[in-house]
Amino acid sequence: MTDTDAAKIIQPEDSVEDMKEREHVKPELPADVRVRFCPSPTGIPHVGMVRTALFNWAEARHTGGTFVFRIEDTDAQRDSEESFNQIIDALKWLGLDWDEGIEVGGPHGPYRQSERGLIYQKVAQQLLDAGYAYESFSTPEEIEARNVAAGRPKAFGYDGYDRNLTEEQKAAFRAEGRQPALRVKMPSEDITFNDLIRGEITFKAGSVPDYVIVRPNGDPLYTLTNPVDDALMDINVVLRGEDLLSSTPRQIVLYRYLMELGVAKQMPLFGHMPYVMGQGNKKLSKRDPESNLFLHRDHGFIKEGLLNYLALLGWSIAPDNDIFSMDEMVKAFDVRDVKANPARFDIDKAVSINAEHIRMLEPQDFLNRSVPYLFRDGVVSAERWDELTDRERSVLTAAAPLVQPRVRLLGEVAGMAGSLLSTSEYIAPEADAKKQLKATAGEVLDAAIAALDVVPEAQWTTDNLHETLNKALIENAGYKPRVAFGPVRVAMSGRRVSPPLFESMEIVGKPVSMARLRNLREHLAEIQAA
RNA sequence: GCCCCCUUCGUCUAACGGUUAGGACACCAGACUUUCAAUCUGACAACGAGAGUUCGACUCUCUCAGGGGGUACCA
Repeated sequence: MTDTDAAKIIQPEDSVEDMKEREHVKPELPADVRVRFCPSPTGIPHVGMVRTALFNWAEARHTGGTFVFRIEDTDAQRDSEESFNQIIDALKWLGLDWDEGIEVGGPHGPYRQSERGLIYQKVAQQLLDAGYAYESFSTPEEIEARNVAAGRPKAFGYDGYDRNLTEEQKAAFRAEGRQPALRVKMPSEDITFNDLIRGEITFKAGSVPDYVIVRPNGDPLYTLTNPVDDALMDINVVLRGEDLLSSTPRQIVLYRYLMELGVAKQMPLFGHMPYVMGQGNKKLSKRDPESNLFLHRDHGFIKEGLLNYLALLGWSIAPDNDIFSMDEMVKAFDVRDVKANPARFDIDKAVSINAEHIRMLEPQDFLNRSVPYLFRDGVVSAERWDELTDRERSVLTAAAPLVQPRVRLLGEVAGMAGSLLSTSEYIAPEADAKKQLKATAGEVLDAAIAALDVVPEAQWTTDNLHETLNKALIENAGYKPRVAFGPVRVAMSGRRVSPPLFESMEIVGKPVSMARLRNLREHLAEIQAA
């Protein structure tokens, strides 16, 4: 055998080695992926939260796994029923359906943490009995005071003071009327895990203090409820925001204890998704309007567009394509391809992508979805297509191809189609439309009116109107198209930007068109003077 | 202070050691056009810095710098 022969034979082996090398960097996914989305119902759903839900959902759908939806409402101070309902509304609007959890139920319910108090109580007791957790009587003030006294930084964290309290000491504290919080013992060893997005991460021994899992009043904390529920719900892949990265070592330790106790079957895989940033280098905060999901919906984002854009924050489907459907995303998505660095939420790009998706809508679908916005803006009589008048439906059907490519958000449809739907005989020009009314506007309108007046209603069509006005204004009167059609457009729409002119005139019809032209002519002097 | 993460055009990203570092948004210019869009063409624009490994580094290693997060009886 020659060397070249050997090389040929070895080649496939090599690529397998390469594959193994790569898989070694990022962990292998379990066969039956179980992911979850577990928001706290505090405030209006924000885009970062939706991105988290989306990636979890996509991972479940891609692998054929299970998407669990649970609510973490253990903080009675901040949680609200309103927010709870909004989150459900958000997921449903976006079509991020779940297999198990809120509303749909499942074998591991209930799926609201506020209804799982007994479970946490029991696990906490087991942890205490096994010596994995201990009673801690120190108040935050006392801990800080001790740190300051010992010359440690204020933010040093808990010092382990109560770790080995004797029964007598505990009794003494109780005699003072104090109730203990429960803290988990952190081992003094490095904690390493293999993040699905970031690769291997190690937290140094001693860098994570013993932490509270149950308040003195008995309330369980996120630090307990989240891992316990993940364990009980057999979650094997935890995909969450980067903000929880530093709590992972605590969770891993608790998980080890839960496995010892038989509460958890396995250690889940973790993947920490990058932050969604706002302006500057700030994390997009809940107060930032750009983070407000419903605001985007109000502006007329369609779910396809918003989801597509959000998916682009940390992930890409192909080197040369940004536009894709959720079906395509599900086919291609692998959380291990998600980038680790924070992404800026760029509303311009989001809007642009939304525009692409709007253009891809079937015209009737586009109309159906636009109607609620048109109703909101007072342009049509009902908020559902079926409830519109015949005239509204026929005008909109004719207008759809003119309007659809011209809007980027559904909220813009009213402005674009309003003058077509309206039967009013005069539309006052908007400020930036007045610039179209030059000194010649009067003559132009006179010429247009004269030429159009003789066009029979039966011949009031786009082609005829184009030909008529072209002949009258351009060929005969010698105006430049811009000068000629500007005033006519303003008369018809009141705007500088509008759907195509002749089509608009046909849709509106001769009587209204003529009235608008004549009325603008009448008001022209005062408008120009103003 | 300590711990952890991140670093390619202004922004989002592509690149499994060898490319003129690709695409998208934005911006600019042009074509088309009755306006505006859409569409098409083109232009502008990036590997944080320094060492190392290598014939060869955006890619691997280390150091530094910068940015971000955590250090709660919030999640």
